[in-house]
Order: sequence, then C-alpha cells, then structure tokens
Amino acid sequence: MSSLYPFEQIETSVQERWKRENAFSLKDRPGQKTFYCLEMFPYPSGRIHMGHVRNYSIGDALARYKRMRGFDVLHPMGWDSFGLPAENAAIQRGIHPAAWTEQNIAHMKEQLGRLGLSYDWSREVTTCLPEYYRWNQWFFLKFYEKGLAYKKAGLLNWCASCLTVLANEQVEEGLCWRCKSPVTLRSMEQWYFKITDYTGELLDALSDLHGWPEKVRIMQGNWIGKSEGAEIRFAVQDSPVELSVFTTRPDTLFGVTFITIAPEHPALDGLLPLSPQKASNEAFIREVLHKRTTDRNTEPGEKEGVDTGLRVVHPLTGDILPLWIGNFVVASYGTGVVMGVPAHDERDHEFARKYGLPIKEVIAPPIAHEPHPPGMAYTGPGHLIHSGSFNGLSNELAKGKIIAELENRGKGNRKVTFRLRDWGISRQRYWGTPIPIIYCEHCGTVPVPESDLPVILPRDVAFTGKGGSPLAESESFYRTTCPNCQAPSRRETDTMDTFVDSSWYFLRFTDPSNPKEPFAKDAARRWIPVDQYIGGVEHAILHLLYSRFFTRALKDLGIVDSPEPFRSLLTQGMVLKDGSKMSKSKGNVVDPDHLVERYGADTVRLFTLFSAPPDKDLAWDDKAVEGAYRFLGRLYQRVSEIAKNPSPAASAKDTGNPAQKSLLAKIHETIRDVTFDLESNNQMNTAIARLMELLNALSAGNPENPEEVPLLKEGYTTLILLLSPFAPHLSQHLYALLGHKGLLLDQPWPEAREEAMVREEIPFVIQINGKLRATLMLPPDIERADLLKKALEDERIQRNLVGMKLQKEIYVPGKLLNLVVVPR
RNA sequence: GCCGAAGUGGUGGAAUGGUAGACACGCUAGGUUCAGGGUCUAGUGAGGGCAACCUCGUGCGGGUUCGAGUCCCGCCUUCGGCACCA
Repeated sequence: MSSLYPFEQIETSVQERWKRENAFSLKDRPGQKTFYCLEMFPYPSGRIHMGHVRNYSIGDALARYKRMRGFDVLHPMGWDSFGLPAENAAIQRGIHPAAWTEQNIAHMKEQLGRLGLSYDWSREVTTCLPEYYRWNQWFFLKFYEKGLAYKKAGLLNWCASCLTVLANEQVEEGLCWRCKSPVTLRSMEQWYFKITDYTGELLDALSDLHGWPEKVRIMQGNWIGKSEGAEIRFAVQDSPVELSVFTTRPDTLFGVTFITIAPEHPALDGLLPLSPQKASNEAFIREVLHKRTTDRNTEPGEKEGVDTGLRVVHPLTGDILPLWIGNFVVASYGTGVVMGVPAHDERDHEFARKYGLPIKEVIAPPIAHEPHPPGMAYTGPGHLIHSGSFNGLSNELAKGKIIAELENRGKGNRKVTFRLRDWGISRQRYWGTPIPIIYCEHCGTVPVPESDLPVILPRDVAFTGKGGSPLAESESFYRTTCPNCQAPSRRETDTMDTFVDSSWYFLRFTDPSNPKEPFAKDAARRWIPVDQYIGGVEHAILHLLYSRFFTRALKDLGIVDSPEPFRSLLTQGMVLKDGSKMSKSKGNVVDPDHLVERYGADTVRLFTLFSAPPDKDLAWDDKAVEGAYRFLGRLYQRVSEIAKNPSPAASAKDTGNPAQKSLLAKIHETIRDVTFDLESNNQMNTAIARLMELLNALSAGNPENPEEVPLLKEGYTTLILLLSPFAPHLSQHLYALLGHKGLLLDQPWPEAREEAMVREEIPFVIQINGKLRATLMLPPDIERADLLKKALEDERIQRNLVGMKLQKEIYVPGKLLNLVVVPR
C-alpha cells in the first residue's frame, strides 16, 4: 500500500518538538482550575496490547481537550510492577525479576512514546522500587496501630499453581483469577486488612458516585451484599450452648423443623462430645472438608448432612428440633448456622426431602396466586398460618412483629449481615512488598519501627520453583533481632498482595518523589479525587473497591481529605477481533507496533476512538482502519494545497454569498457539536464523525478561488484545533503549515458563535398523520400560519389531502408541521 | 436461579418523543492508469414503478401519543456479573 501522507516523518518531528518544548510537563499554577486525568497503570508484561492503546487513546484525548479548555491537567503514567509473571520468568528463564521488569518497562515506555501520549514522565511511579513500596509498609504499620491490619488463621483459597493464597475477590468461579487453575482450601495464618470496618460507608457512598457507571455501582453493591433480617437464638438441650442463626425470613420462624450448622463451625468443638453420634459426625466433617480441599468446587454439589442427635429448643413454641450438620452451610457468612424451613426455602426443602425431615407450611399464598407446584418450596408472599398469635398477618408485617416478640423474650434481634469479608493480603511469594513484621520469642509479633523502613526486598535469593517463597529460604533476610529486646528473631516472609500497590498509586502521582511522606497532604488536597479515571470493567470489584477502602482509611488517618478516590469512572469496552477477545491462544492478536509502523500513531488512535463509543466493545477491523487513515490523508492533501495560497486566514466576513454563509454555519455547528459530544458523555466516536463531515464540506470549496480561501483557511484551522486531541501529530504539523505558531496544546478550544450558525433557510418537515410527506426549505423564524400556507401550496401535500378533512395541525417551531386528517 | 446491559442495513455504528440508518467500512458503476494498487466522482435498507412517487422496515406481541428505535406492559435471544450468602 502506498503512503497517503508522510506520517512517519511528521510524527517523529512533532514528537521531537514536544520533547524540546517540554510540552507535557505539568503546569501547576496556584489558583488555576485543575483536572486529574488518569488511566489505569499497566502491569509491565513486556509489550502493550490493543486494550492499552484504546485505554490511553481515550485518556490522552480527554487530557489534551481539558488542557485546551484551560485546565492544569495532571496526566501521569507508571508501572504496577510487582507480581507473579516476573517471578515465573525468573524460574523459567533464570532472569532476575527486577531485571525482567526493568527491561519490560523500558520497552513499553518506548511504545507509549511512539503513540505520542501526553504523559508527564517526570512523575513516573514504579511500585517495585523501595521509594514506592516503603510507603506500603508505612501504611501497613499505621493500619496495624489502628487495628486495621491483623493476623488470623483460617481456611484460605489456595492456588496450587501460583503457590499462594488468594483473596475472595480473586477467585472467579472457583478458579484463580490470574492463572485459571482450580482453587482449593487450605488452613493457614495470614494478614488481613479490615475492610469490613468500612462496609457500611463503602455501600452507602456508592449512591453518591454519580460519575460512575450504574453497572459498576451495582456490581460493588452486590459484592458487599447487604441483607436485612434477624439473628435468632436456639438453645441446645442439655447444654449451656445457644446457637445463633441468621435469617432474612423471620416470618417463617414457625415453619422451622430443623437447624443446620456448618461442618467447620467452632461451636462444634464443644458440642460434638455431647453427641451420641460423635464418631459418625466427625467422619462426616472430615469427609466434607477433605472434598473441599481437593474438588474444584465450581458449582454446588449434592446436599449432604448428618444428624448430630442433639436437640435444640424453638425460641417461641418450645418445640424440640434436631440439629444437623450440613455441607451446604457457609461457615463464614451470617452465623454459620441456619434454620431449616423446608416449606419456604428451596435448599431446606431439598435437604428435608432427602433426609425425611418434616415440612410445615406457615405461609399461605394469596388467593389469586396460582397454586405452586407441589414438591417445591413456596418462597413468595402471603399470610401466616400455623403460627400461633401471628396467624393472618401478611408475611412482610409479620417479620417485624416476630422480631419484636423475640426481643421481648431475649431470644433474638434485628440484624444486618454483609457478604463482604476482610481482605487477606499475605502472599507466599517473592516479588512483592515485604510485610514489616518481626516475630520474637519473647515479645511476640512486633512491628518494624518506622525508622527502620523500608524493609528491603533482597536481590540475592534462589528461584527454584519448588514451592514456598524464596524469602522463607533466605536466611540473611529472615534472621534479624527483635526491635524491643534484641533477641534473635524471624522476619515475616510473606509479601503483600499487589493490589495494595495499586490501592493508592493515584495519590503518589500527586507528589511522586516525596522522600519524607507518601505524598504531601496539600498535593492530595489539590488533585484528589481523580476527575476522570479510565480503565477496564474487569476491575469493577477488586481494584476499585480496595482503592475506595484505602482512601477512606487514609482519610481517617488524617492524610487525605476526600473520602473517595475517583469522581468519574469510564469503563472502556474490550477490543475484539473476529467476535472474541484478542488472545494469544486464539491467534487473533493485533500488534500495535505493526499498525503504528504501517499507518502511524494518529491513524491507530483515531480508529480506536472512532469505531465505537468508549464504553462499548470495539470490533477490530483491518479494513476500517484504512478509513481513518484515508481521512487523515485527505486532510493532509487539502491543507497542503490551500497552504500554498498566500491569502490570509481572515476571520469570517459576511460576503453575502449563501454557500459561504452555509459553510461558516457548518464550521460553527461542528464546534458546538464536538464540544457537546465531549462534555456530555465522552462521545468521541460521534465527535470524530462530525469532523469528517466538516472535512467533506470544506472539500467542496475551491482552494484556487481568492474569494473562498480566507474562509476555507479558517475552516481548516478550526478543524485542526478540534481534531488535535484525537490525532495530535498531524494536527500540529498542519497547524504550523497554515502559518500558526505555538503548540496546539496551548491554544484555547474554539468557541461556537451563535450568530454564525444562523441559516437563511432550514428544512421543515411536513407530515400527514405522522408520515413524512414533504420537506420545505424555509426561514427558521417563519410564522405558523405562513408555514401552513406554504405546506398547503405544496403539490405533494395537496395530493395526499384529496378526500381528507383537516382536523388539526401540530406545529413544532423551527422543526415540523404535522397535519392530522380524517377521511371526509 | 438472581442482578445488569444490549438487540437498528452486508459490517462497525448515528438518531433532546419529531426526516430511521449521520459518519465510516464493504459493495456496484464510471474517470484516472498499459495493468494492478491507490485515488477521484456517483449510487447503495427491502419491494414496486420509465419516472414523479408509493408501500414496508429498528428482536417478538400489545399499549400510550397527532407522531415511538426512543415511553409503558408482557415475552424471546445474546452478552456480562454473582451464585448453596439462609
């Protein structure tokens, strides 16, 4: 394919000019309005892919636009550079994670440079450097002091491939989020951040995040999982133990026929010795727990249970009910004990039928309700039956009454339960932030003193790939002395989840080289929250929830003012090829380097922005890329042509020529529409379409005609200004070619002038009974009566009115006339 | 199962309740060219007509309205998230 314009030469020379003039360095002027534009920083895997290109093209267009609108724009980039792939490279190829990471960063930085993205690289942040991760450690110590970081043992998600534990959020359908291998359970001790202290806040504040997509807010809301109900206590017969159950259906309390407890529930330690079936119970528990540590528990299996032989007392009726152990009861949710109401809960129903437990109906469906199929639980609304003094009440009303009765008797209370659990941050891996804790035989768990930070991750460790963290094998690392008593002690050898790194990097960007603090409070006050955050929806829960938690915790530490990190969030769609996500295994990967080489950075950027709205998936189409390329080539040709004509670019005068007037109106309508598209919803695809229309309109002009040239030059100059956020290199080049000095980034965004958009005639739509019958070109301010007269004069309208009686007309000023007619 | 989003030409996609299909890809014809490529011009939802025009058309079925891709009710399909959460 031949070259439509010398993009390579243009892009190289424009990039050199940007560099020479320091075009992207932050102008941080006191009193100036600010805009913080941030794209999710990448993991340095080695090469950028089309998803990155799309993400950064959107962010760069916005950053450039805001800068032209007069904002001081903070637009930084960095590297989320701790993580497993680096460690795997070390094991597989013998290269040190640090060296591998450095190489990758160098290469990716070059790739980003080639795209001409307007980052202020003097503010680069790299999370695997001690200057950064020391503040992870510092935050950890602050959290530890406040009880927000703690250690506990428990059954944890274990990925046998990554050889590390995973947080709940990092298990997807029973598989590891990173390597997709099955996750099993393993009993271990690990460190947690107490995100549950913020559950209520994190949930409630979601409704104020108006700049976030509804979808993401709902996903986070579901993840936090608030449910309202009651906690009800059942006394165990012949024992001092009371078992609490959590239920959202206290109205079905009279339908309880058994109680089920989770196999790993701590109360069982005390209860099992009392059980007549102690041996078989223990065998059952062992079996269930064994299965859970070996099965890839992607979907619920068969419900299984065993009777303990123990009995509990119903808190209102005094009925004696059996206590069962059930594999389907989740120990970590609610109280780990559930009341069995087989008539009105499908799971309990299945369980009761399998084990022959009684089924007692207590909710009668409304009469109008179709009878539900027998052999199934009825979970809908209704009124109470077989429920003593509560009979006849609607079940919604009964919830409150029954709770009140339980409260009277001291047997229960209203209760709100959340699904969200604390964030486990320990990872049994090398390439991460060392957790600043020392274990001393005399003093116990001792935090590393702040003055000893950072705890440096040692370079000289062995990467065997045999399992276990290299740190745990590194004596020079773990052997230390207790800061309290100087006794020989052992360091914690687990490292932090890398999501800790990304939970506050946006704060570090506000003050990236501060050696004394994570960031100055003033800097954060000036820039936080991020005005526009842009990234993939795959982080809707993990990263975005952790960042919200971190920001709130730091606010409580008094170092941030804003409770929320990101004011507006744009979740860009995926880049698809042949109907599916690009991936190496499918062999449908488009390499950004090849595209840039063949078409130039401007074309690649323009296409990714033009072909779909930013939040929708983008279907990559090699052919369609050429459309963007042709547009830029045509613009280059036209501007080069007209630049040769020495007539000046006058500001538009009214020449009285209708074609000229109409072109001027088109120019200003384009300014209005492009600005609206960007301001309202980042509709970059339609903004670019408007620019293509303007080029088509300008192309109709004659660059040889001295009458037309001034307006044409004005038109092209405007087009270039409006195009510059999307195709900055060619725009800058052509801007200079038309004789303008300076960087486009420093030019003010054009303003649409109302009077320039006034057209002598506009199309009026004439409908009959809502069907289009004619369009008439008439002055925009025409009177209703005159419009009707003109319409009735029209031959097409007359023809359609034959045999009809005009009943009324609907008139929309400046737009349309609808004649409502009936047969005569 | 629950929650959410989306269904518009051959394709990607446009349309504050007011001309459905902007803009682009592709395709067709023609100009340029020895030729191919590129590029330029015109056409391009379906059906009918020489034409002016006419009819139909935004997943399906109803409804509201002078007027519905858009609002309301009921379905279908696809995609995404969660999932034994009591």
